[in-house]
Amino acid sequence: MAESIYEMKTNLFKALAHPIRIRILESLKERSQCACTLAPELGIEQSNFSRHISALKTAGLIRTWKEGVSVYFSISDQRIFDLMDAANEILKRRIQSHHKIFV
Amino acid sequence: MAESIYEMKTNLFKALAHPIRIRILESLKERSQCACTLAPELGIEQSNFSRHISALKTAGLIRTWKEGVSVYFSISDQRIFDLMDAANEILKRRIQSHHKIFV
DNA sequence: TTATAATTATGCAATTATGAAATATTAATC
DNA sequence: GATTAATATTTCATAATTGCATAATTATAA
Repeated sequence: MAESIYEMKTNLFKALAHPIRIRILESLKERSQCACTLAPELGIEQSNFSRHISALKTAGLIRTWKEGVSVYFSISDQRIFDLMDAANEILKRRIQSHHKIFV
Repeated sequence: MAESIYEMKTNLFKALAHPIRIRILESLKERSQCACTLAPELGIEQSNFSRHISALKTAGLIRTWKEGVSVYFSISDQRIFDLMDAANEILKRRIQSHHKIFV
């Protein structure tokens, strides 16, 4: 334990540093979702999906609960999108200054 | 090339996902610095420092230039601290809710 | 100009971390 | 107990980090 603030930040950024995990978070931004709808949307292996979910959970970014056989996910702190928005803004400017189109 | 927006975000977060690199960025927040002052402050191998610098440069987060034998660094886009601040806020709340002290 | 000192970058090897696929296990419902 | 949904584990491949030695660059001394 006894994690430094630098290590905490590092772990937060590590949790965000994967395209699948970013897509999961963005997908959960609007509404909570079940693995049954979220996993197919991403088009990846189940085991792979499960690993990324557990990484996000470990990082404290999502909450999970069960409803029957299904597991649902939701964002645990909406402030993560302040961070995402800041990232978007940085990249948007960067792309604009290279005269590309921001999708 | 043809990097997706997800990959761009991933690369940005990867660049931030290391305690040394976070410390470098925070140290450069206030003022540009020379390797001669920044490296000793971190207490790591010179080659290791050089590699983290080059990672930050590749990620477009810092600019470097030479003055004599010394290399200087500065933040290339101050908006990176909007992102850092968002991370700080998230962690601060998290720590507070665990009744710990935020240093 | 050449030598040398100071500073930063790079090549290489060892170690550790991360990611993906396949398989096994757990939990809930029928 | 059988079925279905999700998670955990194992294995393998690849990427990231680090230290040491060395190369490259620039400034200054001789």
